[in-house]
Amino acid sequence: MIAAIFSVNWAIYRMNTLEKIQTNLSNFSKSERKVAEVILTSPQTAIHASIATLAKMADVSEPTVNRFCRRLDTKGFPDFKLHLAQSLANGTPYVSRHVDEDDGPDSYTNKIFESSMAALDAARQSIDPMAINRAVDILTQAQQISFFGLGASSSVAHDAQNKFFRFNVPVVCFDDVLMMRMSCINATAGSVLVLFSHTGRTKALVEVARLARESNAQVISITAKDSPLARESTLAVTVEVPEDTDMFIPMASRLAHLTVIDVLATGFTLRRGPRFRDNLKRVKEAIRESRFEKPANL
Amino acid sequence: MIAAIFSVNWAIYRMNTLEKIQTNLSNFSKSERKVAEVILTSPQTAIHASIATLAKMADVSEPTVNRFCRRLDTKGFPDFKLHLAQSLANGTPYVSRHVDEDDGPDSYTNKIFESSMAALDAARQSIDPMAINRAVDILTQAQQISFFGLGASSSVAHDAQNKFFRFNVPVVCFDDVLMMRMSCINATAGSVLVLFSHTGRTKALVEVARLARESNAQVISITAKDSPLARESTLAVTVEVPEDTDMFIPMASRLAHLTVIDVLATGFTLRRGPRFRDNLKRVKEAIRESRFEKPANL
DNA sequence: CACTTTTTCGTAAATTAACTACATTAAAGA
DNA sequence: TCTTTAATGTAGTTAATTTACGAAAAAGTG
Repeated sequence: MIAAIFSVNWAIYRMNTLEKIQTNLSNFSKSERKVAEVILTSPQTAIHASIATLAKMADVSEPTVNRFCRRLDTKGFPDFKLHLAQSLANGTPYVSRHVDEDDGPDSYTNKIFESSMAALDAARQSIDPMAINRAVDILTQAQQISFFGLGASSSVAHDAQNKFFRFNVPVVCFDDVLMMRMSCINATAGSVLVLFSHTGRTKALVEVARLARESNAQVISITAKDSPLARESTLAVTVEVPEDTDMFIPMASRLAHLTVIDVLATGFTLRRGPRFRDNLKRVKEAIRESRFEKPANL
Repeated sequence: MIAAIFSVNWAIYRMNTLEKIQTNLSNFSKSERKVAEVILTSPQTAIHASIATLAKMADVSEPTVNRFCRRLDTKGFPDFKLHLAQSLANGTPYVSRHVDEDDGPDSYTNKIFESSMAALDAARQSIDPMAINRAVDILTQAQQISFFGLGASSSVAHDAQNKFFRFNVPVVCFDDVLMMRMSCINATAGSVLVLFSHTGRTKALVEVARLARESNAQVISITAKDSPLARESTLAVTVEVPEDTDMFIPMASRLAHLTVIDVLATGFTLRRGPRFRDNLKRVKEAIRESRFEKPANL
């Protein structure tokens, strides 16, 4: 049995022309189906061909090709090619994005990269920029920022620490529940905690959020919408990621959370103004001597 | 002064038609520049217009438009429209993906997500699937896997550890040079080290790679092409990421490296066969009781 | 089963768009 | 100022797409 071991439901966010052809295959007439099959087998050829060449390839007449295009809600053949070209540009030559048992390295590499990109696209659309803005507000006013994450999210927290450390802000990062709890007890009104959790259902982390709020600290969570963690936070930046349901390891959510960190960091530097960014330059220069010089001609 | 504070150099990995027009603006003749400006201001209109309409909009003759298309290495006007359509499809309605001083939360959120997606796309195209395949070969035969990363790459190494730990393989992870060096001394022929470095020029890490090889360990590096680290490794999985040159923090490279981890992990599970994936299921079930139950209707 | 109706499909003509060749104009250099 | 070269437009040619119509096939109907 060949099982799809991880899948991303692409249909959720984009009804690509190529897919449209695939799904409507049964609704087409006999001749139109011939056209559809020629296009599906070599879409790259199709977009560069004239209506005459395509008709000959499908062994139908030119008007049939034209009617086929119109049936797909396009103005005509040139317009159809435009739509098709856009589908292809998105790097989805496959209709299905499942990784299968018998996929080769080339195939699964592409599929995973494409799934990741798709997940980021979905995440982007689900994020509320106003939440980002409020989060930046809170972060800029923080006296100390703590980043917390457990399991797969611990690396996300580490990354956030690394980033904000360069901003010359007091930062800490914990991936250990006991340390988190201790840290919460000592938190003050000027403390800001940023908690990362894909599900927002990790009991220990929700408890940490509650503890922190009892110490009057601000709690920002980067997590799922309507989750217990989101409810327990001062501000929830909710991210919807189409996580691969069959795979047993979270993949796409980390990427989305890391990108949210980048967005927050960007908002942070913008808020602080140009003078502040000189700091970053100095930090970067400080690491330079630990590196091998890059050849000048590159 | 409104400065672009971080930019992604798109030109490196994709000469997007829209950018090509933008950058070559000065090389065009007077009339051609008129055409360029019309296209840049409303590319969406341009792809649906005929050569006659476009000529009228730019207030030039039709052959001028045609010559303009040819100058951009296309076969003619229809071919040009195809290329332009593909540029637009990649989610780049803007010509520039720079974050500006005066960008609002909505704007910079979108720009950063799009840059990240673009970076993943570039990375995907630059990766050699055969290198991935060899890396999977080496990893599946490892007696022990060590993940090393310094600075911004340390969170990448942590993530890799988290992922491979679930595979029930002996894994360690260090983000500290001294520990890395000690670990290298004790390495054996069955040891596999995976080193992450965006630049591949961090002196300490290159030295670690050399030490490990002296102990007959296998060294896989996820890094830049033709870098000192790549040369010092048994196998280099090279990833080209268009890193933002003006920003002082690496952003896109982590995402690309994390995705490479996902790809390697996928290859690993595929190689191990379906029976092996039961392990993953059990690991996942083991964490379940630490979570709040999700409502059934969701 | 014959006949009607509807759908499908192709031929040929018409229209539209794109391209080429050439002439004219503008710009640059001598 | 004249010559040369590059740039642009006009008009004509060619190619491509679309429309109109009619034949054939399929699906109903008495």
